[in-house]
Amino acid sequence: MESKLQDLKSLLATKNYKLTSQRKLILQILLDHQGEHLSAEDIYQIVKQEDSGIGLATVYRTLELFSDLGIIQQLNFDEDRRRYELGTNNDEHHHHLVCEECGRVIEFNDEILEAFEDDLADKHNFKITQHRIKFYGRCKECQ
Amino acid sequence: MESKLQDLKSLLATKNYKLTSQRKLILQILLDHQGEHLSAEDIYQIVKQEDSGIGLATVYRTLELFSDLGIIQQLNFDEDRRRYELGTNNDEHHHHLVCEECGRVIEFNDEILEAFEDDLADKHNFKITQHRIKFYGRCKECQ
DNA sequence: CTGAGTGCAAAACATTTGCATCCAG
DNA sequence: CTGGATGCAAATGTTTTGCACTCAG
Repeated sequence: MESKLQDLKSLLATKNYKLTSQRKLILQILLDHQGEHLSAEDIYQIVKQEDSGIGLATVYRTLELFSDLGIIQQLNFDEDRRRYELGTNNDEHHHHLVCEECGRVIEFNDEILEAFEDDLADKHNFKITQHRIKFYGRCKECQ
Repeated sequence: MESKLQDLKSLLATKNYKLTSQRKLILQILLDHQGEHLSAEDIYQIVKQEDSGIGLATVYRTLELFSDLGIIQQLNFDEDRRRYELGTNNDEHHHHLVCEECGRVIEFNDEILEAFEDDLADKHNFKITQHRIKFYGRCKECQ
C-alpha cells in the first residue's frame, strides 16, 4: 500500500513537517498490524528489532502526530494504557466487543445508528463528529 | 437517602467488610455530587475539607471497592484519569456526549439499542453484559 | 543551512502497594 | 481481641518534557 505513505508525505508537507525514517517505519508497522490494537510499547518493541536506535519517546510523539493528522485513532479499553489503530479510510464505523474475562477485543461494523444519532444531535443541539461504542461481556471461549 | 447507606452496610456485611467512617464519607460525597463525574483527586479534595486525616490511597481503595460492589461505575473519557459515578439503580442505561472542544459531558438515556445488541450477541456468540456508548462532537456553546 | 525531529534521561502524573498502626464488629 | 482498613511514603507504569545533537528539505 504505497498510497498510504504518499498520503502521509503530503499531509506532512502541508504543515511543514518532515517525513523521517522513524515516521515511515512506524507507519509501516501500523500497516503490517492492521486489526491489532497496538500500544506504544508494542510498537516500540517491534520497532527496536528493525532499527535499534529508536526511542520510546519518538514512538509516542509519532503516534500523537499521526493521531492529530487523523490517520490513526486512539483506543481506550479501560486498561492502564492507550492503544492505537489505523483510521478507517472511509466512513465505515467500526466498534468493539470487549471480553471482561480474557480481554479479547472483537470488532464489528454498524450502519444502524445513524437515525438514532441524528435524533440525538437534534435533541441536544450537539454536532456529532464521531461515536465510539463498546459492548462488554463474555466471548465465545470464556462463557 | 438513608437507604443507600443501608444498602452499602448490607453489601459490606455479606463479604465481611467493614463500614468505616471513611467509606461512609465517600459514599455521602458521591451522593452529594450525583450527575457530576468525579475523579479520585476531586473526591480527595472534597474529603479533605471534611476530614483532613484521610489519605488519597484510601480514596482509591474505596472507589475500587465500591466499583466491585457495583454501586459505582468507572468512566473513561479518554483523559489521563478515571472518573466515577453512582450506578443507575435500575437498568436504565445512560451514556455520554463528549464535547471535543471544552470537554463538557452531557448525559442521555437510550432504550433503542436492545434489538441491535441482541442481534450482535447472536452473530458473535458473545454474551453481552453491558455497553458503553460515547458520541463526540461540539456542544451548543462551542459550535 | 536551519528549524523540525530525535534519543536519552529525567520529570510528571495517576494509581498501586508495603507496612506499621488503628478500629469496627 | 483480631482481621480488615487506613495513612503515609515509596514504588510502579505510562506518558511527557528538556536539551543537546541530528538530519530532511
